[in-house]
Amino acid sequence: MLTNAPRGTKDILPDSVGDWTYVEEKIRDICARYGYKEIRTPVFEHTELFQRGIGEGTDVVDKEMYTFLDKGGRSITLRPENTAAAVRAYLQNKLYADNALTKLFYIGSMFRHDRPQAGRMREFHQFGVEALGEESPAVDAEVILLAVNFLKSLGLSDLKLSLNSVGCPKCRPMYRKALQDFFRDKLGELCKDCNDRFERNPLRILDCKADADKEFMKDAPKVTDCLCDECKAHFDEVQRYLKDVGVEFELDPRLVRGLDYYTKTAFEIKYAPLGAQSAVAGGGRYDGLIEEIGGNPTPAVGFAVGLERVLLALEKQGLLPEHASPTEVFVVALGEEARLPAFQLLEKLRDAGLKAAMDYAGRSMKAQMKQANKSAARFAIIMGEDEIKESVVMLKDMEKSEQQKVSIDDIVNKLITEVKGSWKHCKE
RNA sequence: GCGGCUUUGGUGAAGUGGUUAACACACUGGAUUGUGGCUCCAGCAUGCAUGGGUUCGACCCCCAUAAGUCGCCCCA
Repeated sequence: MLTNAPRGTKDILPDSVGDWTYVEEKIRDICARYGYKEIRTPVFEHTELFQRGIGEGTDVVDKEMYTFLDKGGRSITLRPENTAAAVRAYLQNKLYADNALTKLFYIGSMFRHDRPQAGRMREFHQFGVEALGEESPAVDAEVILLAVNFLKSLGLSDLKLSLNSVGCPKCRPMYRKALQDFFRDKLGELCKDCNDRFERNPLRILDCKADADKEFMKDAPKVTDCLCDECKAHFDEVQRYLKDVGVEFELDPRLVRGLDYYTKTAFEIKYAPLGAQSAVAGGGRYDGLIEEIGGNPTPAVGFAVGLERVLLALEKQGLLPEHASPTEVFVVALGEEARLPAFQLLEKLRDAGLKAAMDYAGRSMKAQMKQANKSAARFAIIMGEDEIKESVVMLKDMEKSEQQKVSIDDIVNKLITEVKGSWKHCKE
């Protein structure tokens, strides 16, 4: 028990940290190009922020939050997502004062108490983007492009971008009502889940696995037919922007976002081979959120990407780069007298910028040579009594199996030129 | 939160109701006293997720718990 990480959490071990930093580099690179600046918000916030921001009645708020009372009796929640927190920080720090449009991105841990599965952790990592203060559909398009191009920059293919509009506070209630009117006399034919959804979120009935194939489904009213003029115009514009830059997408009138704050544009990027957890990125516009949290009415768009899902996809497609950082020099010390001088030399090599290693266990020469071999070091430096007496060192080229005596005063410089030379050689 | 499947050493794994739990890789040591990669030899699970139970006896049977995984739900 003591030696087990809590359920749904995972250590990112040295061998895979490189995968994460690789992805993070891609994130920072593309965000810089699109003009998004990093923000880091606390891992926990006041519970109420999420209750108000995400919405009571959502699964995330009602059953998935890690909530506890702190010692001052305040209700605190580990963030289940970062949009509400980013908006809170935006308001608290008056970021709107600098620019009409504030563009932020974040990378970090999120927490949801769900049943774990591959691609669904209790602590998971998201990269997300928020563009606050602009209502133009061009920003919707920009944000979507950023998501798409991020995934493309990693080399991922077979991704599907789905697009929808979920309307605004003016037209969504009308659509809800239209759906309820449509389904009211069909409740008997719908599954149990859909009967629950009828009141809570009738939009979800549309993509119910059990009922989706029912004959009457195709006669159900579509969101896009019920949008108000403003939402419709906005949605058309978003599509135009995307088409203009040649992004492929699919309209999915059944795409619904689970969080209350979404308005107008909703989108999702899926990678089907991930199975039940195929949604790699999701987002949309949330024009009502900022006011909900206590700011002036401010339009905004954003998305979040699930990083462990991205990593799973990269692994499936064999797109993870090699990131070995091999030892360049291995120091072999023979006998008690050689240990201190060898350690000194090791330090000089490292100080000179070389990746140097040695054995500390005082093992046999053979064992040390084996280690040198395993470390993949191109060079071994051998120091024994004889060498120390002469103030020299044996420099062995492990690839060529050649060795030569080098004065201890020259060894660092010689190695630097050798190692640089072999680098150059590798590149050519 | 619901249902299915899985769980043997550092890793991949074979295996049987009954004395010493295959095999491979990895690891450690050795094969002339100061030289690696190949080869050979040796060592390496008092234990088969955990806790109970059935049995003369269980890693193999039963129950519970945990973790993983697939699907549902939800979402990234």
